[in-house]
Amino acid sequence: MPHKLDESLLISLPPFSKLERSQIREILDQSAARRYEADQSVFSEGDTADRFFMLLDGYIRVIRLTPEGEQVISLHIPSGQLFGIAKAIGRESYPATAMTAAESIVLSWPTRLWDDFLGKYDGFATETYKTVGARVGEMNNRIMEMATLHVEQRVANALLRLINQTGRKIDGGIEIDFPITRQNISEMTGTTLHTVSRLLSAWQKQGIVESQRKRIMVRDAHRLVELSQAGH
Amino acid sequence: MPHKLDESLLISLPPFSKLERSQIREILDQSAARRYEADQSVFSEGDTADRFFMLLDGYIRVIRLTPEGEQVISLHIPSGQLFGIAKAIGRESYPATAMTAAESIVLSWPTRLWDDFLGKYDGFATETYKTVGARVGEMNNRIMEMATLHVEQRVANALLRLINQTGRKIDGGIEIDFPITRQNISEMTGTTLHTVSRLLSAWQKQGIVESQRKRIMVRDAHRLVELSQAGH
DNA sequence: TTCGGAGTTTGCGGCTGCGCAAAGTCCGAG
DNA sequence: CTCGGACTTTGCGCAGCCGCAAACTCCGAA
Repeated sequence: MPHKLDESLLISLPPFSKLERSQIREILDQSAARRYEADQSVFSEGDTADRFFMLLDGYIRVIRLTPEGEQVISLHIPSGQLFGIAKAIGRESYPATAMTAAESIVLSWPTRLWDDFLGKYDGFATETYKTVGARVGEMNNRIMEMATLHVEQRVANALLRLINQTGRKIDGGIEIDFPITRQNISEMTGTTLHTVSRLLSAWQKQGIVESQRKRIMVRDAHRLVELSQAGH
Repeated sequence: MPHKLDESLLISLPPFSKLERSQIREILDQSAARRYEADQSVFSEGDTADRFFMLLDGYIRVIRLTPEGEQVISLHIPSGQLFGIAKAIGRESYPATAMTAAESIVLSWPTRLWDDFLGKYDGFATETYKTVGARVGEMNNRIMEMATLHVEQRVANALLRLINQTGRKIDGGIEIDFPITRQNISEMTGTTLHTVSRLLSAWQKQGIVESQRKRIMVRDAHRLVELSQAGH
């Protein structure tokens, strides 16, 4: 259900803080904001890349499906960031599916506006490509992790990444502030939900994490960092 | 040892075939071509990203080092392609090291020329970003592979990718046309050289591949495709 | 020709992490 | 309140793959 954008959402979005307010408004006049429930698809792998997206609130999971139907989670995107910018890097279709990981508000606009922006707002193109650069870096790290680290270290790393990017401080720890299952974590780390469950249980006994269903909080991030290191 | 570029090398490079000859020359006038032996570094991870590169002949391996000194091979780049274009996606330094995998000829030019090109030659920017798009796609596939496939399947996939991108037809098969060790393959697939050796030995007995030191040829690509699939 | 280093092969033992299975817990719908 | 589905936990056994180790082969340098 598309609705008019609450302008207050736009104040000081991290990557766009340097753009003049009026420039943002001009983009907005030609775009649409939409609210999504959790676990809904924003666009799907293979769809024609005809829009750009910006996440105003919530969280996005970028997922891919293997031929056998297994899910792999490529990336978590926190609010304030661009996504679905495949067209900017010469792709005709989206290479992955974007699902909401929580209730989210998404701004989107047709890619044909891209050309207009390019000329007018230098900062816009720059920020877009910086986003690409950051994602490429993340993917590179992911590959290195998967190639060299053991499951326990990968899961520890995944948790650390989650609390760094999307963590919310609570008393006595940091909590991942959207619903996340063991299954989800296994899809981020290339293991099984059983193994993740075993690890979390063990960590809970040691007081490193604490978790209920779909909620995880990290009590001792420092210990988790140690576990994430390749201490053989 | 920098030397003058042999112009004949530039005829119909795949990604640039649409650029006018004269435009290419204009770029070349401000750039340098250089010859590298095999296993030399073109730039290193962390270096300031102040040049763009194009591989005119040979092969480039993009590698990263873990804190423990283990190598991971991110990518193989065949001739005709751009690389080291970090600056185009907003990175200040190269996120990985580029090594030659064979004797190679590399053209490079300062990134400051980028801005000039942007305005003048639309095709240039487009091709650059398409390269980025293609690489992102490859990395994504890599992540999916590592997350879901077993070692045998990953090694099979790696070989298939190598013969697709850099294969040379010979009688009775396809050969990878640059020197590659078991160690190298293990660094591409996140396993050990021992396991790779065992797999290649087994495949050799079945007539699927044939290999000497630093040389691998695939006799039965079709069987290899079957092995690369998630059967089981 | 000899030597040494780099690359490869193979064996063996062990452990990590998966597959399978079953039971337990939470939570929302009716 | 009750039911059923989604999520989680835990046990057990196995095997894929690694670690370690030793021997072998190739090739270039002296």
